Amino acid sequence: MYALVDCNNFYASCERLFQPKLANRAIVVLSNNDGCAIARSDEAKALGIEMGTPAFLMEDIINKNNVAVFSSNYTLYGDLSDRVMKTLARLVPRLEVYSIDESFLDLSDMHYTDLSKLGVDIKETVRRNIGIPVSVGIAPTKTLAKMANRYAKKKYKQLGVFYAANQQLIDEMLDYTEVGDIWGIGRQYANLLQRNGCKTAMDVTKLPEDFMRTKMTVVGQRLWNELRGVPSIEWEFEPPAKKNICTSRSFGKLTGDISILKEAASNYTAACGEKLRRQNSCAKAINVYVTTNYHKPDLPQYTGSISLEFETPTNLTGEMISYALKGLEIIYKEGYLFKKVGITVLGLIPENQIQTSMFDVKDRKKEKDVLLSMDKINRLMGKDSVRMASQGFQRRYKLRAEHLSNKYTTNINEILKVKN
DNA sequence: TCTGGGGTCCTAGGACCC
DNA sequence: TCTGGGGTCCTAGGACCC
Repeated sequence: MYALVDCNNFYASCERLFQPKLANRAIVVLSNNDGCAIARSDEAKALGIEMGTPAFLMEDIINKNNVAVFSSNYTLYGDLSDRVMKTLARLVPRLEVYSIDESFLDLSDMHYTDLSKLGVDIKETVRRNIGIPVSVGIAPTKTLAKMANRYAKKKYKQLGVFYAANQQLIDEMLDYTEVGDIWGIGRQYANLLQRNGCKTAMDVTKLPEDFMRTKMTVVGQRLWNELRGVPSIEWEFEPPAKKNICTSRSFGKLTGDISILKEAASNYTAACGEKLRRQNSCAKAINVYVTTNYHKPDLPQYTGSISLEFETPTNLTGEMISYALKGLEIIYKEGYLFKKVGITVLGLIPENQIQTSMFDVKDRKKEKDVLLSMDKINRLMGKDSVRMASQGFQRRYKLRAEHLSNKYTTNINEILKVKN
């Protein structure tokens, strides 16, 4: 049996945790650059604010309804996520952290007479220990557990738990869930299924297996099995090492200045380097990507991208930056205003497996030691306390974040004060 | 003024090998 | 109508997730 524990409106709940006066107020959390809504409290959802709504389209609703607005504060959300996951880990033998706000719990060895009671225990423990509200769905497969979680939120809001204990309850849930709301069904597949007469998840279970296999590949076949109660998605108790790592941001302001693009590219490359070293990987290649603002069709549009292979797989920031800047110079074109630069490092392999080129003259060990010290300092003293020269100091491409809350749990200077 | 960022998996098709 | 057969590796593109 699987449980899916999902934090309710996670980012909004994190903000509310440190500002209890927001208890019944509508809260919206914005994406990077304060661009669009990525989390909403129930009250904000009730006002009709949709996921992904651009900030400038919400201004009226926000002002009229006294909505509390936040820039995203990933340091805070990441730390609270860790605390929630650690709490869950103490309650069950094994769990799979699926995303920043969700975990699958393995209940196969739990000896509860009624698993819904366990669900309530989980929910109350997290609420009590961390203060974040969660919902729990329990069912015989991952896909059904996801569905049960959603069903709990829709139909058993107060309890916040749904245990699909028998086929009758599973059927009830399958009948209720529309195809587009099934985990693994996006817009394209939802259209396909609707065109073929499926309205609900129940309808999908009645399609021929062969249809799922041929029209939706093995992904569809797995899904079909999962909906019919046959577990077909593996556990991933240990997070696998990443195969690609990407750092990209949109600019607060469009720019055609290559020196600003270079500064941004250097910084994003440095961020990729740090992530590589943290998982003890080296990259075989690096991709640089630039794009103009496609939301402005009246401006000339251009997207450029290039991949360069390293002489030797690397995670050394300086070396990576030199390739990134070389790539940027190749794809850069004058006469355009750029919105975004992205760096992806590809073909990641374990650090201890690299074969150095016979022409390699670098003292990799020494450089790496320096970088590891830099990483440590940056973690302790705050991001980018120490950096490479090409990263610049001005941050001319700075993002916008006008509604940022404190890093209450990770920075002693930003801790909550009870009284001044 | 203003529309996020970071990932994964699967398949088809081409290059290349013996 | 026929063009060998069987295999691997890589990449691009499309689908999905939070």
